[in-house]
Amino acid sequence: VPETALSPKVIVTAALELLDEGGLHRFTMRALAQRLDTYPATIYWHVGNRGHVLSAVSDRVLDEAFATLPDPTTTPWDEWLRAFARTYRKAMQAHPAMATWGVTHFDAKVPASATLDAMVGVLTRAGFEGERLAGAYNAFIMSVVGWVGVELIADDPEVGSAPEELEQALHDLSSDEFPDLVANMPVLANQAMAFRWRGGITNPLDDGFEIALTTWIEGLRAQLEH
Amino acid sequence: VPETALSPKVIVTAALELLDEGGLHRFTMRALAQRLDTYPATIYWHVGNRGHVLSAVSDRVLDEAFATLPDPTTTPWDEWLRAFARTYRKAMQAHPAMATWGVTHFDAKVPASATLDAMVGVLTRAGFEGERLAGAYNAFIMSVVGWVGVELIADDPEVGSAPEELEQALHDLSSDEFPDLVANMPVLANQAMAFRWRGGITNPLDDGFEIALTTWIEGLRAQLEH
DNA sequence: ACCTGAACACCGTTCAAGT
DNA sequence: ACCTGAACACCGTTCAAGT
Repeated sequence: VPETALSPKVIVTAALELLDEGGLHRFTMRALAQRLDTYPATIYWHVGNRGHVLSAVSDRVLDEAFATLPDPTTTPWDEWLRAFARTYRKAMQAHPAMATWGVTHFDAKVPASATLDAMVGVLTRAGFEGERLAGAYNAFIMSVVGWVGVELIADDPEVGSAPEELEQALHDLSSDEFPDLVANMPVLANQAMAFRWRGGITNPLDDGFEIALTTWIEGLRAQLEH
Repeated sequence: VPETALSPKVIVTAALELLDEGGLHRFTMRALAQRLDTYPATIYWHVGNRGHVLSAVSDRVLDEAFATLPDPTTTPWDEWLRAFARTYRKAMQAHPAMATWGVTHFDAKVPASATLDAMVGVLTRAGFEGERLAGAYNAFIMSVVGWVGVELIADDPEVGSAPEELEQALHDLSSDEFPDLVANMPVLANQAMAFRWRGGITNPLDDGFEIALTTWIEGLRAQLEH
């Protein structure tokens, strides 16, 4: 029995706990209500629908994570972008359900975020202007959000083959048909997209992320000097 | 009344039509059964569960799309990668539901794909080896799949604000609080992640995609000469 | 203003039974 | 082998009614 009235704040907190425990898949309004010792309708009264709750959780997680970002006006642009990307990934690793929510719903909200203002400022100071600025912004942030979203794909036993099966199938690949895959399988197995049998939650691609990050930064740098 | 027995093939065809018309959200086993003039249980008998159907649809779409790719052994690596990315995006634009399915379930299946073998081969010939090869592969394909997935986020009226509301909110942004956002709003509005009020299905980011593509390619090239 | 309890209109999936 | 019809165990969401 709750002592005080429910609030969006405590709802978001409970929702985040539920998401961390069971993932997006097990996050239901009924389970959330039960955890808060109320009824689904009560949650609807406070925060609208399921999408609004998830959106609010996402805001909370990102706001907290980005609070630690360095000063965008005094940090070199490449360093600031690296900090942004590592911070985003770390937050998503802590709350993987939010990674797939982000990659699937990040738009469509009022986004007066100081962090995005900072990113635009950083890119401006790096030398991007006008449409090339928008392009660089999208190239970077959509790559980061997308890459991390793919890395943290949830292990879904309902889809595809069992881990052992997939491992075996990779091992049995014909080197006539797939010569380059077979030649490089030691380094691809369980480490490369479409060849992993465990998702990034339990099998993080740390080295891969740093290579991707360098790819994005150096790719932007190359477009600075025209 | 169907004249011949049902087959996975006709199920996948009907599923793709259903997905193109209503998106992932309206793709239900019941609706699929109805379209095929049978019962849900019949579909289960032929192809397992909902995830398997979606996975099979994804395979079909990708196989058909990638059939047009140029010869990986005679095409310069950067050109082949560009062709791959543009082909993937075009296929996902034709079937947007598959973009968010891909970004959310691309792993976890037996992936003996000739196209991925080709990509590994192309990157090898470009000069990548061992772990740097796996890193470059992941950097590129996860960026492409992720970026396109974010671009093609479905317009979901259940989440966030209405388009007009969002547009108004962006217009009313305080230039004290968000100076760089306000200064660049003409070029960001409806064109940049988190500032769009229409998703990439009806509002494609064509220029942005080309900039992102150059970013990935040049970023990889920069890591070739060490 | 805030919460209760029940209901509505769906889902994915399974299963006994038919042919 | 393939299909039918019904059922099970859920969903998100709404609504009249309470306090």
